[in-house]
Amino acid sequence: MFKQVKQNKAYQDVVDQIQEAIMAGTLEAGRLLPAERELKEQFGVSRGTLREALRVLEQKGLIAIRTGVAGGSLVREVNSDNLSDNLGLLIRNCAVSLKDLAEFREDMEGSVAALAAQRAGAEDVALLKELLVEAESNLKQGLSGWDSFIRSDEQIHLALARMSGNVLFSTVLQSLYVNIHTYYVKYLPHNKALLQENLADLQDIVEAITAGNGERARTVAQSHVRRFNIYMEQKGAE
Amino acid sequence: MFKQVKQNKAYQDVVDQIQEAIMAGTLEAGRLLPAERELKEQFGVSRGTLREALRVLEQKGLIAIRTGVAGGSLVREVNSDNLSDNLGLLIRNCAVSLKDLAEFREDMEGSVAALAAQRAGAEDVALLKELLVEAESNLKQGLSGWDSFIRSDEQIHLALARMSGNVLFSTVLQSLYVNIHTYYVKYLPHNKALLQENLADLQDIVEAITAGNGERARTVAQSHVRRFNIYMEQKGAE
DNA sequence: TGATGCTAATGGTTAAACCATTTACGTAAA
DNA sequence: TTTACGTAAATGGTTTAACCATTAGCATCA
Repeated sequence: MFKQVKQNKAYQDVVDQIQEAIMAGTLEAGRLLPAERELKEQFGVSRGTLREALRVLEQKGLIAIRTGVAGGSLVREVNSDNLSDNLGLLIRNCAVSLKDLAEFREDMEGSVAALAAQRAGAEDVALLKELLVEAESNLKQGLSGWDSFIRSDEQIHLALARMSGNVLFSTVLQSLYVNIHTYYVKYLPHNKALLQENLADLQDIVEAITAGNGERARTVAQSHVRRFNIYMEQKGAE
Repeated sequence: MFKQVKQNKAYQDVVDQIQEAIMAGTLEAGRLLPAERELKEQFGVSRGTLREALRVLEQKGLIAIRTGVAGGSLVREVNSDNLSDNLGLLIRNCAVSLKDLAEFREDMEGSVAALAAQRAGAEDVALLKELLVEAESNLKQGLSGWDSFIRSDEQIHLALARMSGNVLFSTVLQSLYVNIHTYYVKYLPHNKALLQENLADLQDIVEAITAGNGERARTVAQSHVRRFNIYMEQKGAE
């Protein structure tokens, strides 16, 4: 019948107020909050308490704190760094298995490719072809270009994510990449045939996107990711 | 040629050390860290600095801080609450439109239903049927049961997410629900025919899952979500 | 005009004290 | 003996005041 009386901790109250102001748009990104000694007056708390609140907001990715004169708490553009960070913690803690990650990514990449095929404009296609040429030249360098090729591969995938036109897809996919990169480096066999096959996949995907064929793009992207995952599993099981 | 000398902030160093200990398994979940006054001695920092570090770790979801004698910093089981929290921030920040959210969800729900169809056991199917019965009885109460019905609907979807057997899918979907619920309440027409149609969809999905037909489950789930979204758009556009 | 160094604003850190909450234990009443 | 209550002590929460470290801008000087 009655609601539990909640003893608000002072720092939490400060966090909530600032967070709400940012969410409501009262504090836009790029805005510099007042200095700590000024803010603590406005909230009526001590500097220590205020700083605990700022640390929490910083950890949430809502503000960035800079030292020096003209420094202070800068309201940040919302981005996916935290999402990546948290996902990383989950993965490192085995709360998310590599298998789960792979399965999820297969799906994401398929959907992203399908959407990109529907929405890519002429300049998007041009960008993709440019990236393909770059990947190809990396491949020609043989195994010495392995690292550069993997990076090209990622760039193409991230470009597709942007072309999906849906910020949720691109953000989530970006977080996946940040965390999957270490696995690539660790478990993916350094073997030229694999890269060759990979490049062919990418070319197929870009072709489907150029043709505006969403379902084909999805299928190719999914099998592309699946093949990668199978290679990694084999290497991991050795 | 030389690497930038990084000035480590004291609190960050404390965060890193504790986080590493947790990741390495030196500090297992359930373990209680020493009291602040003891910890500050071990790290050689002031209590204020130590507390900033603990706040960060708390925000990361790695520890829970309890007051009182025998209180302290409890190392937590790793979970996905933070991921939901961050995704929620992203969505609420208007960086994600309702259209993007809907599109993303349509895909997620489809994949989840497909996976659930492949993996649901007998007891899972039983649970789903139980939830369906509950939804049906809520529907019979007419518009007064609108709210309960929506809750049943969500429970069924979340049950499906769990049955997907992939913690990434279930975490992400759960975050979506937390953030999409307000839209439901705000934009979804209060109209009995809609609920009836909705229930029929749910029955179709459960049927496909019982039959182990993943692709049918995906199709039905996607069109189910899409229809919901269309209704919301219409209401939102009024 | 350009380089150098000072100044002041701002975050980072410390110390010591007191408040608020919670558990455990001991004492008194049933 | 058992139960209830109250007190003590441990622990997080908060405050205050001071000093250190970093940095942008300004003033000074060659």
